[in-house]
Amino acid sequence: MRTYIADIEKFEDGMEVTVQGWIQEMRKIKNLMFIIVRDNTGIIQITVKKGSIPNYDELYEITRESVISVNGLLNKKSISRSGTEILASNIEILSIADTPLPLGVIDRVSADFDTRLNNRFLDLRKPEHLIIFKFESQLLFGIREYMNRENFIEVHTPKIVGAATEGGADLFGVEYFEKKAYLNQSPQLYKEMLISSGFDKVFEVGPAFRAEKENTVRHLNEFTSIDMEAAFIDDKKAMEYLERAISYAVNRTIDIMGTDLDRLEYHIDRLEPPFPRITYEESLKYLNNQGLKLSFGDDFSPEANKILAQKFKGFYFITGWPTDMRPFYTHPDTNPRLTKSFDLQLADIEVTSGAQRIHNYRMLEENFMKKGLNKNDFEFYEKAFKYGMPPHAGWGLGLERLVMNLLGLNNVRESTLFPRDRTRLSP
RNA sequence: GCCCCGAUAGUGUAGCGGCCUAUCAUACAGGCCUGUCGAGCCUGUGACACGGGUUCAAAUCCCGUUCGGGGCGCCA
Repeated sequence: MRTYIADIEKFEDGMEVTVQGWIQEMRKIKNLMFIIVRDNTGIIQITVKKGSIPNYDELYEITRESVISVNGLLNKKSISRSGTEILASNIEILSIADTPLPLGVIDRVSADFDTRLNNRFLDLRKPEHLIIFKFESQLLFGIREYMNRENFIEVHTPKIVGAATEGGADLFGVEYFEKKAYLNQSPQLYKEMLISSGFDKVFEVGPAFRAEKENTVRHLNEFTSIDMEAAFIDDKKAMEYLERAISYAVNRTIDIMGTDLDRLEYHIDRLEPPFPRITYEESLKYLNNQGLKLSFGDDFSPEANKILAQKFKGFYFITGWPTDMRPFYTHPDTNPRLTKSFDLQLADIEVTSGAQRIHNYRMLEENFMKKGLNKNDFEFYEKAFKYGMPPHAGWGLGLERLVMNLLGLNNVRESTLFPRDRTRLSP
């Protein structure tokens, strides 16, 4: 039976174990060799003496990153660095790696990010990269757990849609038999329709596509969006759900894998809601006091966001964005120039955008006009507002951006397995 | 879309008109070695993105192409 390398510490000296994994490293001294085997949980030294296994000579010639299955006795009094080794009695070669590797897994030379992405399967063998996705998995599990406890229904809405909706963002066109279709930029309209359906609280985790020709370290053309929408709540309540979901998920993940994260130099702090809040207009005033020249209606440049990040550290909300800066479905505040909207920032990056939504049919129609949208494109959506739509609010959270910033990564592609950006379509 | 920058062995780099038959590291191949742990030592293989031009001479200068990086705009 296979044992994961991390579990070996629980075993007693002299026990028989089987580990399976990749040959990370070999040190060969003619009649003796040391093989460092790696699996998804760790590494261990395998000690092989000539004569101790039948296929010694064959194994002596094997290449790094080949896959083997090792059976042997545990020696916990080894002089190896970890103090533990397996004295192999049988080693089965399962797969032989070609040489040279297009990218060294443990080589003492760096590789360009482009080279790493071109050979992502090898790049992800590095524990410091693998753990980003273990982290993401745990984080998402925590968010799901929180949402479930709050009685949200997880849903799946179409990613192929018929109309280029929402205005603003460019969409990717696709051929859909004899019709023109698009890859959806967000589940926004569908979430809202489900609110009309009486689902009450919905959330979705899925891909979102944006055909924007960006070339930055924080944009992708395909990313994972965690979207939520709930009936009979306002923007304030939506913010509460958000900060609680994130705090719960982060704290839970630290409990589960905090020591692993620390060991690989990812340092992350526990969170305590509520997160600080600042209004758009207050931010504007603050930024102008810091020497910027921003007027009402201006978006915050990366420079502005960095200044705000210094003030707040960690997470903070910017609330009350101007109407002109928000999509047509955003609910206005009592001051019609402002909306009941918010962004959640982590360091200098926006990770969530949310708001209370318009639920009044007439108001929605007016907004199509104001934003220069063709209401015919939205008929399927608008209909859901005509026959009983409760007030509602929600948000969309960018998973890769969240992970990127929590772990202090410098590029959103680092927290994306196979990123799709302006030029990259493979692997 | 705009603006900068870059491309040299598998990987990462040095070189920036003649000293380049191109540096170093790492990887790879071969050899020596019974306890290594960034093992060590010896030997070897391996590269100037592509196409034009300038020049007596181009990895080096100029133009174009392709590919890539970063910033801005915009956004999650």
